[in-house]
Amino acid sequence: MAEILSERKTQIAEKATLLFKERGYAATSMRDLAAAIGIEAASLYSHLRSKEELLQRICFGMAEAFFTARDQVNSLQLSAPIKLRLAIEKHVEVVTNDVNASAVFLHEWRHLSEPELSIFKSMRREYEEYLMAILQEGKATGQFNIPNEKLTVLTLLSSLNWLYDWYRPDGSLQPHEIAKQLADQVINGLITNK
Amino acid sequence: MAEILSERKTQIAEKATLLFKERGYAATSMRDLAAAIGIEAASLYSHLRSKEELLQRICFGMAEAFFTARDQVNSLQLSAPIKLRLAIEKHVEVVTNDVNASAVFLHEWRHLSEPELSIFKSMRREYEEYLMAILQEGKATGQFNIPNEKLTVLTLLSSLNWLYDWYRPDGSLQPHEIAKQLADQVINGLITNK
DNA sequence: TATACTAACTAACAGTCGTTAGCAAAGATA
DNA sequence: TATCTTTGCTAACGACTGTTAGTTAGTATA
Repeated sequence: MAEILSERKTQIAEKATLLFKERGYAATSMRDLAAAIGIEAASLYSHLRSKEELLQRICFGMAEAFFTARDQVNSLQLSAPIKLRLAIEKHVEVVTNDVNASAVFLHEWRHLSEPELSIFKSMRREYEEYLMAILQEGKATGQFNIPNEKLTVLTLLSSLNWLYDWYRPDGSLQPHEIAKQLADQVINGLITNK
Repeated sequence: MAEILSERKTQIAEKATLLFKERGYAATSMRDLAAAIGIEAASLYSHLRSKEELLQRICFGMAEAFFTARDQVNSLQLSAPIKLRLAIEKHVEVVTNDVNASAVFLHEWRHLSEPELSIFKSMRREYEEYLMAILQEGKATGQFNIPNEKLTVLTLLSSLNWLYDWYRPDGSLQPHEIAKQLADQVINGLITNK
């Protein structure tokens, strides 16, 4: 699926991700991007077909990473609490692995046009349902105390997603430690008897 | 502080808030806004000085609302757990009271220019510190079990802020019920002995 | 009735947008 | 050596941007 990119193509993709995160997709012009790299705007089109192609790569690249994480989690036979811990761990890994792309994935997807927009939205829903299923499983077995799993899954996802905003690769907390503390915080509020 | 707005001014402000939320500030043109109201773009300037003025009103209007909530909470002598519950309650009230403005407040503030941008950022920091102080108080008295209060305050805030994304005024959950369930979920994971 | 204010209009400004055409130099391949 | 591909350039396209100037009809005030 993922093709090998030339050095220049990689550089463009990374700079675009950074600028889209910092200024937003709509407020970043192709001239801004070109200047950040040190070439002319028109020269970008030797490497890509359109501005939106850049956004598509970022959004669907992240979606793919989240799906891979999900498949890894689902390939194992685990109890709901352990599975939730692993899901959090994997999710944190994906976000911290590229905070810039995570920010764009979270906030700029609405600038996709059809049919990509609809595809993207349904992928997001699918991922939500994967987490929801873990919560429901734990609820069914009596291991989780959840009055409203929709609310729980959404607050869980917001906590996980907001990571891009404050995680620093050179900070004191490693992704694994963040995942553990996040999981503790969520699960100790969920488990019936502790 | 808040001035009385004519009917037209109110209509412009509300439509702008909605469009800024749906399309983003940068991707919403003054012609879009004018068309949504049914007048010409130039006519907007009979009611406002610039496009950014609209964004400023939304961002600082919300900031003001959050500060009012904070002052109400801080005016009472309460234990940390009860104070946190009240802070959550008040925060949820502010967000649910205007989800469109909340969305713009959260995502579009970076399009403010200086000096408003710096002022805005410091106000956000101040509000974060208000919540942080509650958590630290509860930690100091041994009522809260918090390994890392920075992480806790940021996940709390993300859960609270993401509300704008899924709260529906005509939905089944009332703001008060949402606040209670959110608080239960957070606090039952925090209290040392329950 | 004369005056001033309000809120709309048309027309236009200078600048920016994404993108394309056409061209040139360099390197790889035959 | 001749040809093809890659990657950059300059110039320009039509559309769109926020905003201003100047005007007009209607309403409120003196």
